[in-house]
Amino acid sequence: MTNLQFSSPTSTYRYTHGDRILVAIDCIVFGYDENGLQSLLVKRHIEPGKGQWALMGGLLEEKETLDQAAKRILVKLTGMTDVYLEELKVFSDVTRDPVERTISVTYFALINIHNYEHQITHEYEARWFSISHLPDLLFDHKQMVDYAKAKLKYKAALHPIGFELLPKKFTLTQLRLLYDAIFETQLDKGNFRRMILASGLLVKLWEKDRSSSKKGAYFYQLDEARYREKFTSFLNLTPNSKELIG
Amino acid sequence: MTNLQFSSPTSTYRYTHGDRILVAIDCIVFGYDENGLQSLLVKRHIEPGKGQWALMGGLLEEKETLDQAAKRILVKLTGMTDVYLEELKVFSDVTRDPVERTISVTYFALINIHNYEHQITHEYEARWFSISHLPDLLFDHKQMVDYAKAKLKYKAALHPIGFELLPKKFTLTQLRLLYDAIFETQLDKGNFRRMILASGLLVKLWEKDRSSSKKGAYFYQLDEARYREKFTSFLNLTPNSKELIG
DNA sequence: CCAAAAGTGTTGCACCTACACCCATGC
DNA sequence: GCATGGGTGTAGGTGCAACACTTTTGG
Repeated sequence: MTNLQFSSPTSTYRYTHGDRILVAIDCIVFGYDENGLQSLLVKRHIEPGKGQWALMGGLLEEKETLDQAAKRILVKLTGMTDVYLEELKVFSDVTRDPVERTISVTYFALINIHNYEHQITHEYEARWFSISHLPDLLFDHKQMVDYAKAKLKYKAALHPIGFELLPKKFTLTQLRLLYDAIFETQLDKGNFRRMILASGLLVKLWEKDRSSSKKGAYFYQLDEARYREKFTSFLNLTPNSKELIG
Repeated sequence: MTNLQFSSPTSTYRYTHGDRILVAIDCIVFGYDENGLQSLLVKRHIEPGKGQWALMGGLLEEKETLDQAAKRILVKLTGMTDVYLEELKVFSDVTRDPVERTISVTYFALINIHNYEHQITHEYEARWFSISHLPDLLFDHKQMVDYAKAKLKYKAALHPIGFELLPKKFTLTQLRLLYDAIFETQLDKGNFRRMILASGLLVKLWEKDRSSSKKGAYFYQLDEARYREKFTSFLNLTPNSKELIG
């Protein structure tokens, strides 16, 4: 720790020590479609690691909070506002960034791929990758994704965040397949249905999706009021979930 | 954001931007004794806020990770190693520290008061306060404590972290009273007993505590192997816990 | 009429709650 | 022997897993 490097007569008050440590934000963006859970990655356009796939990130600026920075970064990449966003963990290995000491505050975001597929900025060469087949990633970004996957699993078991990954209207089968993807299980049709309806979170729309069956499946949507009300409750949205990391 | 302030010819590579933002660590230390849940606070010895009660904290240094920094800070305060320590959340309001832009990574720690009461360094004027009667705190430290309380409640409902607050040997009544304190409930004696024994986490010691009853209550201790094995499992350690924030 | 997906019914088991009841012992 | 906290028993209820069953409709 150096006391000299930053002691400057131009600023009235300063802590006499405090090393230059940069604060970065990296976002693990999850999406979901027919191909399962996906993660949005961008091609890094500066050295070192230029050309490698990486999480979308940036540096924290002087006049913003971390939440604001994470939002700013996501808007830049996807153009979307109003995304589920949650702080995950800080990665602070001393050598994680070879250029200079940088800690990274990770956020995870959940979005519905189809809502935004046309908006994703091409400037950054963003692409969706199946989370089970990720390419090599920059620095410690693989660790970050792994941590985020575990956290998603954990959180989705207890809180109704899965809906963030689906379109506004969805069938119960679509919802069940999403949970199957998150938990890597095969949930029972009937039991899942009863469980999720009993939660009171869904409103039945008297409109059917006939794209996947002849009989047609009713669409449902979130009851927003109930959703907010129940968000912090324990829901046990998955059976047999006794081995989740968190 | 300034590009000039830190661009220096002495370092080979640097990101061309990156504001001076300090990274602090603040620790919410929970303890437990006959008087309930307590939090360890210190008197701040520098301006601004000199003399106010505050969380134990410090700045992140160049050659350490955040986990290492949190441990370093705790050792300085309490002399103790081997403490349960977990990253909580980053507080990053732009004006949270009036001196200069500082984000604070909070950690929460669980310790058994009696194990350490003689070790706590007097240098910092550390004192235990009941979490229900905290004094005014520095900056946003009150928010940090509140957040930590909610997290403790949440986490303790699902994972066996409560033991970190008790001595090695404890009776089931002591353990139940601890959970009563954490959850602000009154758990049923018989049911709690069966639930916790069924978890397989405890080993009965054939030794009685006669300090609180004539019959005497057997001491138990954690089965360390089982504890590690089950730490990441869902345990539902509390009944009726449907309204926890996390 | 048949395949395929949506949606319903049912049964048994495991667990949990509430509360009553014994047990050991110091005074 | 009785008060006190430790510890056990149990009946009723709830919820859930498993899996069989019915419904709808396009081809």
